[in-house]
Amino acid sequence: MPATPRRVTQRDIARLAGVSQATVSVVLNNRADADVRIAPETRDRVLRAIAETGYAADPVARRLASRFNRIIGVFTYEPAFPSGSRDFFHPFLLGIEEYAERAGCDLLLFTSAPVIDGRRRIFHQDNRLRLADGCILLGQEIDGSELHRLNRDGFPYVAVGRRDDAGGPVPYVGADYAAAVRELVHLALARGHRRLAYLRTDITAESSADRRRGFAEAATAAENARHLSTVDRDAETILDDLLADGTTVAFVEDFAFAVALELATRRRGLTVPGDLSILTLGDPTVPVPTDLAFTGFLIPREEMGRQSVEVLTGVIDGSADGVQQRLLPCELVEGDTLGAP
Amino acid sequence: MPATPRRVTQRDIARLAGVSQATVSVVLNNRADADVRIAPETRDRVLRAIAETGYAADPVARRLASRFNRIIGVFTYEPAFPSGSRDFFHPFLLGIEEYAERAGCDLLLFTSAPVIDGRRRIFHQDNRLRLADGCILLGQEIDGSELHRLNRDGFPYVAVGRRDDAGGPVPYVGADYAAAVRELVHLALARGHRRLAYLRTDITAESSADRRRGFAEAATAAENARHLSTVDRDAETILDDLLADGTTVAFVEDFAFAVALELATRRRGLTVPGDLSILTLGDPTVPVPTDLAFTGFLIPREEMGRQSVEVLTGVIDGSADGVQQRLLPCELVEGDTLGAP
DNA sequence: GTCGTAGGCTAATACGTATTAGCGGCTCTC
DNA sequence: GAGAGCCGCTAATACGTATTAGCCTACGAC
Repeated sequence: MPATPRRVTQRDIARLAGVSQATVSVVLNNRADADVRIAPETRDRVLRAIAETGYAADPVARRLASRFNRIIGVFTYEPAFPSGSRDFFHPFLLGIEEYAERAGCDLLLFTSAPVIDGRRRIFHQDNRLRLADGCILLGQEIDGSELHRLNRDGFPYVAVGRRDDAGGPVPYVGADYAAAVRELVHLALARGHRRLAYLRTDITAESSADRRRGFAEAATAAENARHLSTVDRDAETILDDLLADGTTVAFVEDFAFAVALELATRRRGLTVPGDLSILTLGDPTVPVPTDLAFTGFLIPREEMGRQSVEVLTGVIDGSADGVQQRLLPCELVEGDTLGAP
Repeated sequence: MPATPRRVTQRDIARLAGVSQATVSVVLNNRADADVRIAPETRDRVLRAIAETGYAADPVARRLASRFNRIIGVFTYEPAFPSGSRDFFHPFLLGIEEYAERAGCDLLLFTSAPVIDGRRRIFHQDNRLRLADGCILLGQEIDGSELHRLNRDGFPYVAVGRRDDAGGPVPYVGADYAAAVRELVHLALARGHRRLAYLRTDITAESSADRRRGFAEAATAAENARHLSTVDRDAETILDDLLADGTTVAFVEDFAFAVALELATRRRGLTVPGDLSILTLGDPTVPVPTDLAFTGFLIPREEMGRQSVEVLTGVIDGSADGVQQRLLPCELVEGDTLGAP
């Protein structure tokens, strides 16, 4: 078997066209500066040689020499498998891919990042971040120390989802959970609800904190607004708790728990929303089997993906000034699970 | 705003440790050859300097100097949007990502490839193929001329799905549709069916050709085995056709058409599989609304993804010899739509 | 004392491109 | 006819790493 023929380089083109390698580079990059000029017929000779050989510049060498590569790195924090969490990323990736295509960028998925102490790490011996011009961070919980490092190194990046400062403000494109939850609370109050409960998970990420803040801010007008943790408790006992307290509407962080709660309510001969209103705080990331249209809101995941690429490309080419932080509105879903108390 | 601090290079490490850049490189690559030896204490000094600075090698420079990059390119032929076809790729990507992670490779999605004449092109002015060590081709119809070019250039690649020769044999990991369809035909014959019909689409890809070949090969034992095109015809007229001819079992290429055909049958007061057996030739790529469990087979998409990476890495590092062509078996689905004639 | 040898390291170069200083020749000006 | 200015191009260098030929020292053998 013959060794792979050495690939065509600018030197080869130069030889063919009877010019220097520098000239080839200049022609390729269409430089029309005043300080480097190429006669039309020379340019033609070069272009003809390029066409003949099917030459295409080596993107690696190009990147080494100049600054940019038109590659956007995508780093997914949670391990992509089992496939449940893969679906979590899917809508984001859809948006990311769409905008990347429009922007003429390739996407580099950092699947090689090793899992250390149960989570993926960007920074490790032999990290390959610099293959990309910048990078998009996906994941519910993102390690603050890695954000610190990114900030320190001045590496362009954008987080999908709001992030607290980490050695400086963090550029992000997130969803405005606080506003969405506030709206839901106002809706419930308008319907006459006065005794509310917020059913929380043990997630400490900003996304959850924002929802809780939104609830706390808007629920001041209520007669009673409690936080209940659903961790290690089943729907039955939570339901007992709610009924005992006269709660008429539950704001449920975990979509699957909302489904379970509705089921428990029905099993007890009660109805939703007749006896209890149940609101969800974002569409589920994994398919949850239910026929019910829950009242709640939708997270604009695709749009977050799109805009994260938009922001990142702006940061990379320097056209964006200041730290970019965007919160996109969530879309309210009317649904069937909010009634009168 | 201060310009980004120049990144740490091997030269910096060398200065810190009081050695030459070459020594740093040698230490980094853990070379224990006889012709390059480093004293333990020198090695330690270097490693300490690396740890202090958090140095990580620039993958771009590394790629330029040596040969490999541990990047696997992924090229999706059909435009990824609208999202229908995106879902088509999802199971493949799942498998690809899984194996790439295991192999310590990153994935590069060539989203920048331009669409020319309605389809994406690998080769174009400024193609960026060489960013990757090799590449995986996804798509129902892959342009033969591009395969030619890949073969000619000796660029490592693997197609997902069997491909006809293109200036030489094409490495692939496909599904054995011919065998799966043959099995289905045998199943039908064993049940007593003698008048079969194959309902084809207008797809000319190898995947469809293989199914048709499988049908033709196994159906020789039948009394009557016809091919019918479903293009531009609705389920009603096709059903007329089938019944008029005494056909008792239909092999349907297009899953959605199978659903429509079943519906049409039922509407006419007939039953499946009582009056007509309907077999599908692969699980649908887009979600099709039906409660029915069709008899047919499953395409091992995830496994195809996994093995394509396995094959490709073998080709790249030279451990695979000869052209790699693999056909994976499909899993038969018993289902409820095959009965006695 | 001379030669051989092995260990430990470095200088030099290659990879393929982008960039820039500057060279030689020409025309124009007065 | 000498300087100024422009045109068209090239030589040289940088980017950060991997590789290899070979240098220097020390040590042992005879």
